[in-house]
Amino acid sequence: MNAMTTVSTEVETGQERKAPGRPRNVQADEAILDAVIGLLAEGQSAAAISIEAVAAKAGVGKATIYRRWANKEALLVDAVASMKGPLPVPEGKSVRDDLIMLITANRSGYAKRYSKITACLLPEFAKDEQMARTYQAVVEPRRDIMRQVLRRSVESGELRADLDIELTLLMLAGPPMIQNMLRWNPRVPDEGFAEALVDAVLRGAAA
Amino acid sequence: MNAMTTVSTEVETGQERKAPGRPRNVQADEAILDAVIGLLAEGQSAAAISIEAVAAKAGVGKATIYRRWANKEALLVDAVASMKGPLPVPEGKSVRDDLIMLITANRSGYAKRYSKITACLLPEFAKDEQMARTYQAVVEPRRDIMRQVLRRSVESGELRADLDIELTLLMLAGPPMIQNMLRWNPRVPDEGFAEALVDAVLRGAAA
Amino acid sequence: MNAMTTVSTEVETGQERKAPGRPRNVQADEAILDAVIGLLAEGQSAAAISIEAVAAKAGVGKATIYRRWANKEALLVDAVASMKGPLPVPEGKSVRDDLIMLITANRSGYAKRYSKITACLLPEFAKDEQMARTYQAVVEPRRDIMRQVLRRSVESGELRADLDIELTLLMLAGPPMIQNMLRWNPRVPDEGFAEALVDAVLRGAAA
Amino acid sequence: MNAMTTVSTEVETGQERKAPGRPRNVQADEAILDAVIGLLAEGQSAAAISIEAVAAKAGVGKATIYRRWANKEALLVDAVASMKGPLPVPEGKSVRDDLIMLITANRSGYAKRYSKITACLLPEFAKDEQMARTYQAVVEPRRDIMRQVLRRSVESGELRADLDIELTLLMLAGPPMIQNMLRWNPRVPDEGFAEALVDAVLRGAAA
DNA sequence: CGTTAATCGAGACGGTACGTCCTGTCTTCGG
DNA sequence: CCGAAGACAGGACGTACCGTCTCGATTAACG
Repeated sequence: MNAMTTVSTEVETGQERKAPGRPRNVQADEAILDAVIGLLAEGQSAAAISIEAVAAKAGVGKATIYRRWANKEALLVDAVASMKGPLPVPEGKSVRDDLIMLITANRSGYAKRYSKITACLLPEFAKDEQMARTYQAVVEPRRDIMRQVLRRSVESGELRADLDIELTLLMLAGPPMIQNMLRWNPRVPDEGFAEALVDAVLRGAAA
Repeated sequence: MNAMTTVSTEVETGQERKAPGRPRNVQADEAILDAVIGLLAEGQSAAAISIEAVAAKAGVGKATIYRRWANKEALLVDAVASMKGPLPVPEGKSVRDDLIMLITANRSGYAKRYSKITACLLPEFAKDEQMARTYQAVVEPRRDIMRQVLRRSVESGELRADLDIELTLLMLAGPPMIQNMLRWNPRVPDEGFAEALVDAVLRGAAA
Repeated sequence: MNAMTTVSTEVETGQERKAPGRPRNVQADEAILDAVIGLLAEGQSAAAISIEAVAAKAGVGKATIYRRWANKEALLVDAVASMKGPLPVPEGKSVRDDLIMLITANRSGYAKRYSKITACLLPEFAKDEQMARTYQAVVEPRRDIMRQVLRRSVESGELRADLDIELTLLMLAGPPMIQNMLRWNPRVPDEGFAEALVDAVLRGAAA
Repeated sequence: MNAMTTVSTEVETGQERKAPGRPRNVQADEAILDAVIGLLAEGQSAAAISIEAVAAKAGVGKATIYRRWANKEALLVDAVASMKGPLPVPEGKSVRDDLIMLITANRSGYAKRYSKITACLLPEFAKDEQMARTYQAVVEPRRDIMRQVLRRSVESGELRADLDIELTLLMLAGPPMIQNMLRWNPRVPDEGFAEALVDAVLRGAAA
């Protein structure tokens, strides 16, 4: 999380020291994040979101936002994080089906908006390591699910024992992203893309 | 190119009609593009570039910029385009070496900045089809080089005859992009990444 | 005047150098000053006037105001200056009547608002000499009229030859100001105040 | 005083009802007032004083201030009141010396800051009768001293029997205030001002 | 050679949003 | 109940850019 949680530490150390003063209104956090998501839903682009609009929609003062997030980007990152639906759970029947499901899961519903915003935030990651780390805290758990699917398949002998799992992860995550970027291009595959990708990757990864 | 070339038509119709009035200053075009690139070089992020700063650095009036490009993004796209060094020419000795070279070519010198800006412009592509097409005019020639390398290798029998070339293109272009995004992540491979990627792709693509 | 007239110098030096760029819109100056005065008329106190409200009422961008005045106070001073109605012209029949008229002139119509704002701006004068000088450019002409009335009466022998005219000016201008401040106080005289004051001053000033 | 003394009533009614709960910290009152005065001393203008700064400097919560004063202006009035040194006591040798002393007493030391703040608060008096009355409670005792000096002189035959004492008070208090406002103006008298003023007033007031 | 028309640098225009600051109120805890 | 602490909604501040516009001054080709 990126919120400037001056107050509570996530890892509690024995007897907790309560912060003095009026505690932050937890509903405000939700209202703000909801407002961001709402604006993204209505709205055109992530860049077009203004803090002032968020404050207005959330029924909140601007200061209440700036008290929690240092700037617009940090807020957007957290909004993205709050938006990522439940972690998808692979069924475990076959590597192929699991991977296809995991890839497809990123392209529908919440996850669709999620990847849209993700794209908008890339510039921030490129320049701000802190921001990048924050984002990774969001992404890594999802990457980990895929990692475990691969790891299990290696152990079960379904995939090559010397498979470079990290590289394979990138090979599964990268192409969909580019495919999305170039989706206007008629030469870029669309139908059955996920299946074809998984098949191609597995072809080089099979035991 | 995205420039609003009101003056010259690209498809010349026999005897050309010269536009009346003072012709545009060609040096201004260069000065503006150079200024953008200069600011990107000094500067932090592509989003932080302002037309006003560009105009100032180029020693040019704002109107002179807006006469040529419809908005900031269009200018950035053209700046990116002007910046992409010469198209890389594969040696043709082996698919593997050619692909590695093509992937690596995007990650050094000019091309490094190029991909940084590319990332900044993604949001624009996502929302504006016109912008996306403009950008593709820049990218497609480079993708085409890789496409031809693959095509030749299929014809020479080095790669499988039923290889999905478009999918393979994405598999070669996508992972490096993600790898760049997640470069802070210690788990993400770094050294020898291009070689490993090409090997993995070829393993599934070999005849 | 306090306006940051970077452009034109009031004292022209032979051949005038025209400022480059689009010239300032003179109507905007008026619209802004009118808006200030309008808000003062509607409004409660001079302190309650916000630049944003002025800009809105004048149909003008905030930058257009800040381009002309460095801050709110400077704007108010100029608004006061623009508001001071025509200089009152004494009839010249008798010192007494002239002075009574001049004192009373400050307490009606425009001048009433004028002195209200004046009071609001006092703190600024106290701290900022530049602001004070600006204000004096507004006040001094009016003081000068009274000064001339006194001077003429000294020359005509109606008043003492060794009269301290500057002191007398203060004795005529100061009491009305305090009387206005303390107007809630039942002990402070109200009716016939101007006449009584002039009589008292003349009693000590008569030849 | 303007303080909202909810707790203690000044006129005790037989058996006193002790307020329940924790009594107010009397040191806080002093600390707050001291903080205001301190900020005025350091600071530039009275308008620039913020409750937050006062609270911080006094080491006090904002609520503690608002529990005692309704708003910033009321606080400033009380600070002024607390600051006015002891009431000056005229020696009684001669009207002239007494009046000069009383006028001069307002222009040195504490009293100097006192008149500065007074100027800052004028706008409040103009708009808020309540505030004005509060302020008069501070000023009137001082005016009363001068009133008594004049009254005694009338009774002793030193001044005219039909002297308008209230008018004369204004004639003695108003000019110094204006003189202070216009102190940047080279034409406004400075040296020996108090003496000259008293002399001029007495000239018209003498028996 | 003068007219015409689009260019140039410069910078003002109406706006929008920024991130900071302060106001006056409210809400927690501990004394 | 008072105290310090500090969060809250609201709103103005002064700044920075946006994309458009309007200046006087160039700069060609057309007539």
